[in-house]
Amino acid sequence: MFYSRMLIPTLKENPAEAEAVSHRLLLRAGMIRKLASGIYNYLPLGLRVLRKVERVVREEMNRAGAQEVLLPAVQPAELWEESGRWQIYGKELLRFQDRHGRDCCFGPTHEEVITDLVRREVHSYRQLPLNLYQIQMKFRDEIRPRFGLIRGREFLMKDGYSFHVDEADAEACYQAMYDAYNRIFQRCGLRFKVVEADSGPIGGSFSHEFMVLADTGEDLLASCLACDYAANLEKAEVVPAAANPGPAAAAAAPEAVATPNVRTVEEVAAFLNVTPREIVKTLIYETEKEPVAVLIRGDHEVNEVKVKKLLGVMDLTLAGAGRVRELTGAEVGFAGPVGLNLPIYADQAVAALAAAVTGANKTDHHLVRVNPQRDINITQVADLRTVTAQDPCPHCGGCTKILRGIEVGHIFKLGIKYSQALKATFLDEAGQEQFIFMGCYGIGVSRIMAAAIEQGHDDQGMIFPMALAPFQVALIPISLNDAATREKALSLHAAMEEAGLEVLFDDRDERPGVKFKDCDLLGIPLRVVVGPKTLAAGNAEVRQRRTGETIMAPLEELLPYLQDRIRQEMNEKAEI
RNA sequence: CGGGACGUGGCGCAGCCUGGUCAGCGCGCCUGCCUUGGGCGCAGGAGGUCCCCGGUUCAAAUCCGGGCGUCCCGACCA
Repeated sequence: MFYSRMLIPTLKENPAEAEAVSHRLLLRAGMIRKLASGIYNYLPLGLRVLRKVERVVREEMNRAGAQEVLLPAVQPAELWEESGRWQIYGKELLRFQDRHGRDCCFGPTHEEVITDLVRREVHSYRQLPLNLYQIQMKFRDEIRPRFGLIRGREFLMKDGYSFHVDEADAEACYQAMYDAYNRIFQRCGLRFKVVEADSGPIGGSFSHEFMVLADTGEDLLASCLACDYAANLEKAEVVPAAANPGPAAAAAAPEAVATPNVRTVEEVAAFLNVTPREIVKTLIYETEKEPVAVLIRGDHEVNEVKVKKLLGVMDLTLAGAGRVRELTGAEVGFAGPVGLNLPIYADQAVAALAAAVTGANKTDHHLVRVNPQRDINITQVADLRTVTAQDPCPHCGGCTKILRGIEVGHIFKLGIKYSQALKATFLDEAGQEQFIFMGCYGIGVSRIMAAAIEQGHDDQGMIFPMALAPFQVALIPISLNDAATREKALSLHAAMEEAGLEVLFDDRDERPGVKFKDCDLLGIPLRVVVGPKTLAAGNAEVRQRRTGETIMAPLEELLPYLQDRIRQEMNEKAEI
């Protein structure tokens, strides 16, 4: 491929709008351009990378026995009403009407469509199992699109759905997808971690996320240093402290003390000369059902995902100052659980306290010596806080650390949630009608492209693994005006293409420095430079983008050498 | 939707506070010469409704009001 004929509008300077490395470099390398917030054009070079990711995904999905389909991007509202999600999906679902005034949406995911397809076509256990996937643009009207391709509104996703006669078969498929995903991310050269995850609004019983480790990641995960336990922080369980003091023996009754204008945990701790772990935060939440109070120790953070799950609610928002006053009789900062007439959910660490400080439900006052078990009318004690790096691993008790990651894959066991809603059934061997068991498996294809750059770059530009690079080899002639060099370079280029190498021939009338800079920026793994001097000696220079290692290869050995390197690097895995 | 920042040739920015030769700089682009191993040099040139609408004023990129858009920090997710 001739560089001069491709649209590769590289930028010398960083675009002001890009913060994240991958976003910056994708723009600078001329791979993407923004059309609107969270919506991007893929230029030729960017599309090549995207196609490489797709290719890996396709090969592994097919190998695992899945079949590719292509479902519509635009979906009728009826299906979503049938599953109940037209109501609950919220503003993220892009809704519109066609010319007849029929409600439609742009698909953010395809459970309804695929289930509808399968319920029409599958009627017998003999037709199961079935594993179908597609690679397609999704649209989710994200609250805040961010970091270029990492959180776009329109993005390329591989979504797969499997259908089974029973749970055991669904589980086997889940495992097969788990394995396929591991292979996919390995082949993409990513350093990643598989974590236990919350299944979220897509629903289902349990799930795993595949996280690419990166400091810029939006997700936090807890990872055990000793065993292979890892979980999304939203999900990571807290093991209750071993010793539970229970009701303290004959401690004195709670007492109100004046704490004028002392609201935050830090202020209370300083004012009363206690540590944050002796303080109980009382958080008043509104839900779509009733308001509730959640009790968390002063040095801990609530985990709203856990609270939502416990309460079985979709909406959970901290009550505003006015509501807090209404419900507790005090200003924000002085709410307390003693005598509070709301359902009270206490974190297990709160229940274990013997004498705590809480708000007094009276402005400018707190209670001391509160014994939660004795003094608070607790509705339920549960694990409601977010783990910290100090918490032990729930599996082996080992030490944990908190890491950042970019979610690139998510697999769910759906059970019969959708088959039930959409009445997707089959007849079993006994002629009995049964709901189909389902699984669902997603991969953020465009996100992988960005994640690979987050992990693979230096101050000169991108560093792609061979499997994802837009080209395998860059061929740079030094003095194209020199007829002999020109001729030799052209024939070398032709020979490389003939040999099946993906080569980008920089035939531009530019100085060498410009070509080197662009070549580094684009992240092409191998660079071959030929000039009058090297050619006269019968050599070409080969440089590896990743290591900078440079060798001189005799021209007659060049092709086999390159082919060998490419073969080798295609199979390399990132070190985790 | 809360909090912060921003909007000036294709890109990065200055000018705005203190209205008036301020429409300017660097990069990129075009032409010519020169140069050819890390974004070279010289000369000439093209290109802008200063985000939009309204107001104040003799006069607005600059001050005021209202929109729109973008980015960053928090609640959503591949």
